[in-house]
Formats: sequence, C-alpha cells, structure tokens
Amino acid sequence: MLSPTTHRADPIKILSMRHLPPVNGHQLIETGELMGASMSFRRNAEIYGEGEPADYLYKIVSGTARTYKVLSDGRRQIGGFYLPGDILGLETAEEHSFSAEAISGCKALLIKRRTLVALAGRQDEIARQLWSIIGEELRRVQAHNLLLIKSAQERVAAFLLEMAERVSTGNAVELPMSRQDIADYLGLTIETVSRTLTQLEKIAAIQLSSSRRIVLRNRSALSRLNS
Amino acid sequence: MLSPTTHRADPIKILSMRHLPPVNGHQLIETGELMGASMSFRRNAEIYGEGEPADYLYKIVSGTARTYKVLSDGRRQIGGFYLPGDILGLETAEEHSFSAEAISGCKALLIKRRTLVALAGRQDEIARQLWSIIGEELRRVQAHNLLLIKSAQERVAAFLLEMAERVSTGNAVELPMSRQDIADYLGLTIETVSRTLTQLEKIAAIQLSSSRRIVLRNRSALSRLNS
DNA sequence: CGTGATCTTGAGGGAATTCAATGTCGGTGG
DNA sequence: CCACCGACATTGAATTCCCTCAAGATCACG
Repeated sequence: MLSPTTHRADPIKILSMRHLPPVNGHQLIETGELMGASMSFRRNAEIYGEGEPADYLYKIVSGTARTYKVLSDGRRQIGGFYLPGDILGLETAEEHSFSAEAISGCKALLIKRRTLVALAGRQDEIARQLWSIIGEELRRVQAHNLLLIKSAQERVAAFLLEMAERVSTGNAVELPMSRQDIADYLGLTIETVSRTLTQLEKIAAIQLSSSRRIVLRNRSALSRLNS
Repeated sequence: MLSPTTHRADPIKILSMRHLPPVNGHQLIETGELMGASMSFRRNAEIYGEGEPADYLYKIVSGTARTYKVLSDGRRQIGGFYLPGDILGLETAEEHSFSAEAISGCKALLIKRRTLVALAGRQDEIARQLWSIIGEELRRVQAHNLLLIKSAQERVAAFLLEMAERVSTGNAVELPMSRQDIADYLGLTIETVSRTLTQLEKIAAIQLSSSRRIVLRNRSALSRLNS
C-alpha cells in the first residue's frame, strides 16, 4: 500500500522520489503550490514537440520515453532514454529543443516549470535539487558525446552497461526500445547494432535470450571494450 | 578607457559582461562578495584537471581554452572551445568532469562557486543568469552531439559556421586552435579534417588564406552541407 | 496459420582511418 | 640574410570499418 506521505503536498518529494507509486483514482495530485498532474501516453505518442513552449517538466512514473531530433535529410538522432524516476523536458529555454515520445505506454507527472522555478527562488532545497537534476542531465549528454566518437563495439558495449545500471535485475537487461531506437541513439545503423550484438554474443560477453532481453555474461569484457 | 562601472563590486556584471576589459595593475578585483581574481595561463597550461574539486568558475577574458578528456587508449575528446566571455568549469558536481587547458595564452577571471551559489540564493538576478549559463552549456553540448553523427564534410562545415559566429570579423575566421584540436573536437582524424578543408576549398565554399585563417566564401553552401 | 513488423545475416561498396611521405611556416643561430 | 630545425599541415596509397542494399528469419497479432 501507499504510504501516506506520497500524497502529501510536498514538491521536494515529487522531484526526488525515484519511483512514484501509481496514482489511484483521480488524475490530479494536490501538492501544495506545485500541481502534479498525471498524464498517460500510449506507445509512440508524442509527449511534446520540438519548438513547443517548454511549460512543463515530465517526471516519468512508468514506461519509457525518448527524446529525439529529426535532421532535414530524415536521419533521426535520439538524445536520450528516460526511465521511471527520470525527468524529461528540462530546458532553461522557452522552447523544447528536442521532441519527446513514449516508447512504451508511459505515465508521467507534469510539473509546471514557472511554478517550480518560482518555488526554487524561495526554497533552497528545491533550488538545490533543480541544480542537481540539470547537472545530471549535462553529465549524461557529455557521456553521450564520448560514446559517439567510439567504435561500434564500444558504443554498443557502453550502451549495454548503461542500460544495465538503469534497468537491470541482476545481469538480465530488459530493453524497452527497438533496435532502431538503439541505432539512432548510438549513431549507427540497425544492421550494425544487430551484428555487433551477435558478435558480443560470440565472444561470450552477452547472451541474447530474446531480441529485447539481454543477459550480461561478462561485464569486465564489456568494460574493457569501453576503452 | 575603462568605464568606472567595470570596477564596481557587481557580480552580475562579472557574469554577464561579454568581454571584460583588461585588469590594469593589481591582479585582484574587489567585487563585493564575489572575489574575481584574474589569472593568466600560458599556451598549453592546465587550468584545471579532471577529478579536481570544482571550486571555481573561470570567465575567459582573453585567449582561448579547451576542455577535454583522454580515454584510456590515448584518444582525446575535446568537449568544447571557450572564447572571451565564455564561462568554463561550470559543474554542479563537486569535481570537474573534464580537464581544461589554455590553447593560446589566456587570461581568466576566477569566480568562487560556493560564493556564487550562495549569492544566487539571495539574488534572483544572479540565479537567473546562472540558469541561463548552464542552459546555454547544455544546448551547446547537445548541438555537439548532433555534430558527431554526421559525415566528415558536415562536421567540418558546421564547425566553421560555429566558429564564424563566435570569432568572425566579416567572413574571415581566425582559428585559435590547431588541426589536431579541431579533429579531436569533431571526432575525426587530423588527416580527414585537412582533406575535408581542401575539398571545401575546391568547391569554393571557403578559402584557406593560411592554415589558421579561413575565409568563408559561400556560407549557404556550408549550411547546405550541414544537413 | 498468414501477415506485417522487427530483427538478423550476407555481399559489396564507400567513407574515414592508418601509415607514410612530403610540404609549409616560424623561429633560431650561423 | 639565409640555412636549418622542429612543429604543424597536407597529400597519397592501402586498409578497415561501417553502411547500403538485399534476402531470410523470427516474432507478435489478428
């Protein structure tokens, strides 16, 4: 059962809670000054579009989301994957610089940006958390940068290790995204991702139980690939 | 001559001034609560190292700096180039995640992070500027990400356009960094950068006056390459 | 069971890298 | 002043890695 505190009007909790328990009954949580409206998105539904006003942050409650950009020639670059507990749509600009979509069915908590910023001005703890969140995002994007200069093997290995940290139960990784998503995240083609995975299986670094389920058999081998 | 305000104890000015006039005489500027110590770095000198405590921000006054990481196999990835007016070392973590060096002789204004953060808690204007600076940094890193999935031509073209915006006088771009720096920034080899530049010269998009001086002859051609 | 979507595998080609040599520029000392 | 030197940059040839195009294989779903 839910602990009573999850229903309290506490913006700090909204920001910091890693997994928010499901919102039972009504879709609106009263959280003091910070309205947390819960919103559901079905598979492939748009959460927000590039260029739209960035009025809300979205805290993923369940499911997975992706941010992406489509270049003029049709190539798609995925900026990141967002799992439960992650915060999406963090921009200091007035407009979203990426689009966001639900990968699987997906529930998110909406947080009004202006309200949050105003609140941060008065409550140090909120401000501190906001800084930590945007700093985390910056580090994530920088790590992604480092990925993109590496070889296909290194990129895939790094991706697997990253996902293992985020979704793993033991050594098994249940991937929420398709090969195409992975490819567009890593700056590779879907074929190269597929080939690299079978290659990693051949050297006994991983085991492909099914296409979406991957077991890490030899993490140190993967780390070693990770230059 | 310097206007008197440049010497006033005004942290907002320190953050926002695009180009800080040279500090004549003593090396320490009294800026109220925010001490702005001026510091000089010679070519290739380290400004800070990866993993060191991130106690200071550095506002470049003159010269150019680079941030970088060296992977275990020796490859170097340059995270960004910082020109006069840019702020370096912005981390919300306790430690620097990149190293920083002066590319050319370089003067920077040191800003104590803790002091700045404390100040931001009391002055909205400071907080607002801090947000804008880190948001800018985030956008810069994301744009860099997009670069790294493109072809060599596109990367070099995008790099030239970026530098043109930042250092150009008309159509001439005076590059402060070496080919190796450019290569490590773009995730290419020095040879590929060189070849691509001569290629761009052949199609009359640019002119290589000298190796460090490049004239943009056809910006729309460069933009077109920029997918 | 079909049917479409997703994933894997194969063969060939192309873009960037590697390795190697040559060229250019700025400084230093004869 | 010019010859030499080292650092930096360009160019060339061969190779490697990833992409493209194409054909199967597998999976989910009606």
